[in-house]
Amino acid sequence: MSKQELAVLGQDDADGCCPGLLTAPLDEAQSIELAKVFKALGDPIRLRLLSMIASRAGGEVCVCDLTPAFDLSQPTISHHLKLLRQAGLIDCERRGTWVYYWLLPEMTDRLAGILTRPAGQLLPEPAGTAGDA
Amino acid sequence: MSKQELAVLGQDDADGCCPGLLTAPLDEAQSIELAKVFKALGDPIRLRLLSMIASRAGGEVCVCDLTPAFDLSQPTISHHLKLLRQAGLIDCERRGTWVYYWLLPEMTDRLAGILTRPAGQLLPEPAGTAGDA
DNA sequence: GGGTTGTATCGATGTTCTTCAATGCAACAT
DNA sequence: ATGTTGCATTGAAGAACATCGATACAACCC
Repeated sequence: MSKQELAVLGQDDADGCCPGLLTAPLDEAQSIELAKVFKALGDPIRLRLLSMIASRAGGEVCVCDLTPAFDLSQPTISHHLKLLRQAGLIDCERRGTWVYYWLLPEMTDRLAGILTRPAGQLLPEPAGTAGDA
Repeated sequence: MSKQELAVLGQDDADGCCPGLLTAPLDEAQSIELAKVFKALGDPIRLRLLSMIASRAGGEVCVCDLTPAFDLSQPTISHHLKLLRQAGLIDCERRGTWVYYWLLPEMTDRLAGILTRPAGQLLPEPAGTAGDA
């Protein structure tokens, strides 16, 4: 119950590090892999689970602390945790009776990099758009 | 700001700027708003559309350049563009016969910030996890 | 005006997702 | 061994989504 199939986005570094979403058109295979991760983040319950796990001081959270924080059944929480794990965002380990989850910061770092545009690449913003006013 | 209904995530700055996903548990309302944006990114077609728009030199793309790049019907592409626009990721304007889309970097910047953990906050990584090996 | 082209909207359809109750499995307690 | 507790898996029901063809609307051309 540990290392998942998170081969996701592994080839980015081979290209020279972080081709990014904003600098060049994504090819089809990359977009499929990346969409899986964003889809995992595209649910309010999973976002709250992830933030509860990531912001935990000790770096890990017992499922027994997560489940009662929601108005959902235990199998539903377990299902959402599984999706986050399959996306490579978290991992878990059983220790005795309890199972502990923790963040895999590699993935969130990679997403942050993908969403960050290179300095100096400011868009011309054709029409009356979002400057800052 | 612009002309959309992107009240999304607007209250973050009021709290002091970017509480982040990784530093404190997200409250329910924030998670719902944020999930809408990530859900918009959770589809390969929309990711490719966004990257084609964002990486365009002039800063904007004509729909007539986007549609033929996919093996999908024109209404389907139009639908995906609408979802990206409703998420606050892009905006558009009609100029004569054609419609042009461009990136709203405020939203991608905000997502990048949300996924970036404060420097120095390194997790203990309790067990033998997915380092690389 | 009438015809043509570019894009958005509408309805319908098949697929995927969220959720639950029921059940299974692992570890502990007695 | 037997019962109990914590968590995962299974199977099913309803909601949400992606996609299409048909159609509507906007702007241009003649």
